[in-house]
Amino acid sequence: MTRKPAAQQRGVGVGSAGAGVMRTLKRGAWTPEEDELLSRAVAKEGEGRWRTLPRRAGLLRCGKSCRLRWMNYLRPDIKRGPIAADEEDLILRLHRLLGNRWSLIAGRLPGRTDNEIKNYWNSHLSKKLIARGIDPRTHTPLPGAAASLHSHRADAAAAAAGSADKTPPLPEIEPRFAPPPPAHPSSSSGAGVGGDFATSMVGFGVEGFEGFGDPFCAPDVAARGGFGLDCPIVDDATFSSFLDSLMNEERIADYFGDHKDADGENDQGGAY
DNA sequence: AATGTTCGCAACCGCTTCCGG
DNA sequence: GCCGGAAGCGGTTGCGAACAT
Repeated sequence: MTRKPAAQQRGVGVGSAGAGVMRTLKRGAWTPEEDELLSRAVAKEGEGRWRTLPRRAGLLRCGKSCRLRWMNYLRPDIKRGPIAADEEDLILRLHRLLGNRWSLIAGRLPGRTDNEIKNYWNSHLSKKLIARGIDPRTHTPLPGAAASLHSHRADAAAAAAGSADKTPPLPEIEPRFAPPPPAHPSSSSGAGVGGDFATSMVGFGVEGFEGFGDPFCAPDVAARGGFGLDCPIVDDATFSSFLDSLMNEERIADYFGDHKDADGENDQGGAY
């Protein structure tokens, strides 16, 4: 789809950004001028101190908005354009492993942002899985597997309803492997994975991680707001090599049924 | 051509976690 | 250990373009 310039998206509203900052904080789509101001400010002072950055940059935006704009749009290393087949494949694998931990998934896809991956998942991949009779949340066969496609609004609503209490019901079919449940209700970041996750690794071709507890408690992960900090045992290299193995590990590929259709997409052998 | 619907994505919101005092 | 501010995350919404009728 031909996308309009971002600055033309969303109505540019001015106003209520909450008590205390209601004055004249601008909201809505960013203008090229604002982008320029923000880019210059970050180039000059670096990322961080988002709270005070907009004032120093001469922007009538809240720091949160500035940070989001920079992270999701202005950063020079952002890769734009369609998600490639191998990227999609990796997203599927990582989501199966990690669940909706978009920032963590994005961390394995250079140039892609968590927001982009989240959007892509919600608008493409989840529907693709549903169409194949797979529950996109658990990566297990849907009960009845009566794939029905509705608008993404309906999908979002259904997903929201399904996870409203943040304690999704156990799937009727015991999953061979399922993403770890959130450690905390509604916890978005830093949700610990813990023992269940470690257990899940067993039989997954990564038994070496068994006994590490949470295999992904690497400092860099924590630094990115990743998993819990209870067990910083596995270092960055180990964590990275494990995730890298997702793309190469034959056993994992077997597990996921890494057989491609003629169109390059995975067929449903195994799971996809 | 007009109208309605679907889609894609940027941005906002509320919450959690981190961190320094 | 406690508290408050800052940063980061995932869920959700709003809006215009594309598509269908």
